[in-house]
Amino acid sequence: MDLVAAVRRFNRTVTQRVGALDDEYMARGRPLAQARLLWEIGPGGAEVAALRSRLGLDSGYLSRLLRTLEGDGLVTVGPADRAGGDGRVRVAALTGAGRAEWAELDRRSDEFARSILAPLPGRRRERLVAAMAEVERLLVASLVVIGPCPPGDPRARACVRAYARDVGRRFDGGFDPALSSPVHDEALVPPAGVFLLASLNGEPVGCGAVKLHPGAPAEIKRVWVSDQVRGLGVGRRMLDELERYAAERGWAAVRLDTNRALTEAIAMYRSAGYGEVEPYNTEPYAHYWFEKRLAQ
Amino acid sequence: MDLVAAVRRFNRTVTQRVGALDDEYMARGRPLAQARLLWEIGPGGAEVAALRSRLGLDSGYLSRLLRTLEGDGLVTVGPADRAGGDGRVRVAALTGAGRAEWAELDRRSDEFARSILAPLPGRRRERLVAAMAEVERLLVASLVVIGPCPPGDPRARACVRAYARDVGRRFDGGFDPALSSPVHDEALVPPAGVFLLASLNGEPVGCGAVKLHPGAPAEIKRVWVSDQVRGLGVGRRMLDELERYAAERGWAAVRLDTNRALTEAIAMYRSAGYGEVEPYNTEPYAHYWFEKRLAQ
DNA sequence: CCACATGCCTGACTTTAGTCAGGAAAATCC
DNA sequence: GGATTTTCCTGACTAAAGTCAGGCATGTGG
Repeated sequence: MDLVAAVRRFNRTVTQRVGALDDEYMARGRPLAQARLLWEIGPGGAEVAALRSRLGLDSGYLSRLLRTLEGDGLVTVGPADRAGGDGRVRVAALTGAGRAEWAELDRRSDEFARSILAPLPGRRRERLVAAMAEVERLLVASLVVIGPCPPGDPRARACVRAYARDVGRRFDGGFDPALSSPVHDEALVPPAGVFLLASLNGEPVGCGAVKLHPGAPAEIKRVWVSDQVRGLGVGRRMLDELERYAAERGWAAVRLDTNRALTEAIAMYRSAGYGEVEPYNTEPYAHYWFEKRLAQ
Repeated sequence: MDLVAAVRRFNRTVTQRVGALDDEYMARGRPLAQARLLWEIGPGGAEVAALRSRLGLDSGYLSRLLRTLEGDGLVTVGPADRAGGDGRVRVAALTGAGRAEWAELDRRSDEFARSILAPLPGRRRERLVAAMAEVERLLVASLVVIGPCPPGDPRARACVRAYARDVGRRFDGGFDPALSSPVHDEALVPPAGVFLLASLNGEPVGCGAVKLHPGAPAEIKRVWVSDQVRGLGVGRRMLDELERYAAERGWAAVRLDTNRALTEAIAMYRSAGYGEVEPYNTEPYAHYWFEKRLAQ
C-alpha cells in the first residue's frame, strides 16, 4: 500500500534525523538522560512519581539520576510540602543554577527550531508549520490508547465530570446529574459491565461504559471525548471497543439513549449502524433511543 | 515567535515519541545499532565504507558490529568481487538467515506504519500522508549544508556532469561543454576562487562557483540544484554564499551570464538584486548578462 | 494493630554504545 | 621502488543506560 510507504519514509527521514539532531542540541555535553530529566522537572518542579511515568524510567535509575543532578547542585529533592499530603512522595525542584541550566536548554531548543525555519523563505515557513501542525494533530489519534479502568479511578472520575460539564453546556437548560438516571460504579465493573478510558500519554482524553443487563440488550453509557482529540475518530473507536466487549460476552445487541443537542454523536451512531427504536427507559434528558445488533 | 513554538511542539510530540516507538519496533530484542546496521546492509549488500558514512559510525565500532552479526550467522563480510576493484574494500552481504531477519524488520516497519494509519478514518489518512510529505519535503531544505569542496572531488565532478546534462536538455540544440568557455579547476581553488557543494546527508545535491578576477567583478559560474531539492531555496542560498565569499575578500560586484531557457534562474537573479548589463564576454550559450553590487 | 501495598532509595550488576591507538594489507604518489 | 595514504581490522578502554533485588519509611484496609 502506498500510504504505508509514505509513512515509512516520513519515519525514517523526519523522525529519525530530526529526532537525533534535537537530542544533540538538548544534551550539550551532559548525558542525554540527565538533560531530559532536568528539562522535565522544569522551573515549577515535579513529583518524582510523575517524572517516572512521564519519562518511563526505572525507579532505581531515576533515583540515581536525581542524585547526580543534586550532586551537581542543579536540583533539590525534598518532601512534598503541601499540608496533609502523602509523606512518601518527594518533589524535585530546580536550584538557581538548575533554573539557569533549564533556561539554557530552552534557549537551545528555540535555536534549533529557528535553524529549521531559517533556510526557508517566508511563505514556505508558514506552509511547513501548518503541515507540522496537521501531522501532529492526526498522529495524536494513533497515540490514544483505550483500555478498561475502574470507574472509581481519579482519571475515570475526571472524565465523568468533564462529560457532565460538556453536556451541561449543550443541553437546553443545562444538565443536573441528580435528575438523570444514576449509574452505579458496581454496574461498570466486570462481570456486570466495564468502564473504558481513552488516554493520551497517560492523560485521560475520553471514556465510555457498557452495562451488561442479563436477558436484555447491553447498554452503552457516558461516551465522551475531550476537545483535545475530537474529530480524530476516538469516539468511534470507543464505541467499537464497547460493542466488542458486549459481543465477546454473548450479548447480541447494544442500545443507548441520547439528547437531541448532541448532533455529531447522533450522526456517529447512525453511521456506526445504530437504528432508532422506541424509548426503553424514562431518562429525562433523552430524546432518541438507538439500538444495534451485534455480529456473532 | 509563534512559528518557533510550533516547530518545538512538533519536535517534542512527533519526533521524539514516534521516533522512540519506531526504534522499539526496529530493535526486537537485538541492540538497536545492530538492527540498524542489518537494515542498512539490505538484501543487496553494501560496502563497509558506505555503511560507515551512512550510519556515521566509528570504523572500529562498525567492524565489531559486523563481527557480531557474522557470529550470529546473519551476515558475511568478504572482499568486493568486482574484477579490478580496490582490494581493500570489503562488502557485507546478508546470509539466508540475515535476509529472513531483514524481511522481518521490513514487515515490522510496515506494521508500525499501518498502526499509525489504522485509527484514522479514510479521508484523514490521506490528509496525514499529504501533510507528512509536505513536512518531509520542506524539512529537507534545512538539512542541506553548503560548503567549499575541491573542484576535482568526485562529488563536485558529478554535480558538474549533472549540470551539463540538465542544461543540455533545456537549451535549444543541446549543450556541448567543448564550445562553452572552459573553466579550469585552478580558477576555482582559493585564493583564485572557490567551488561550493550543497549536500544532503552527504549526497551532493547542488553546486556553484565563483572566480575572483583581479581588478574586475567576481564571476559566478555553474550554479546548479538537483531536482531532488529544487524549489526549496537552495539555489538562492548558494548564490548568497558565493556573494558572501566574494564580498568578504573585498570584491564590490559579482556578475554572471545565463541562457534564455533558464527562466526560473533568471527570475531568481532578478529577485536577488541582479540587474542586466551589456555582454562582458563571448560565451556562445549566453543570452543575458547580470551584475550585482555587493554591500560593504 | 497487623498485614500488605506503595514510594523512594541504595548496592551490585549487565549490556550497549562509543572512543582511541595502533597494525596489516592494498593502493597511490612521487 | 620507497614513502605515504587508505581501508579495514583488533585490543583495550570508558561512559552511559538500564535492570534487579532488597530495604526503609509511610500509608491503607480489614
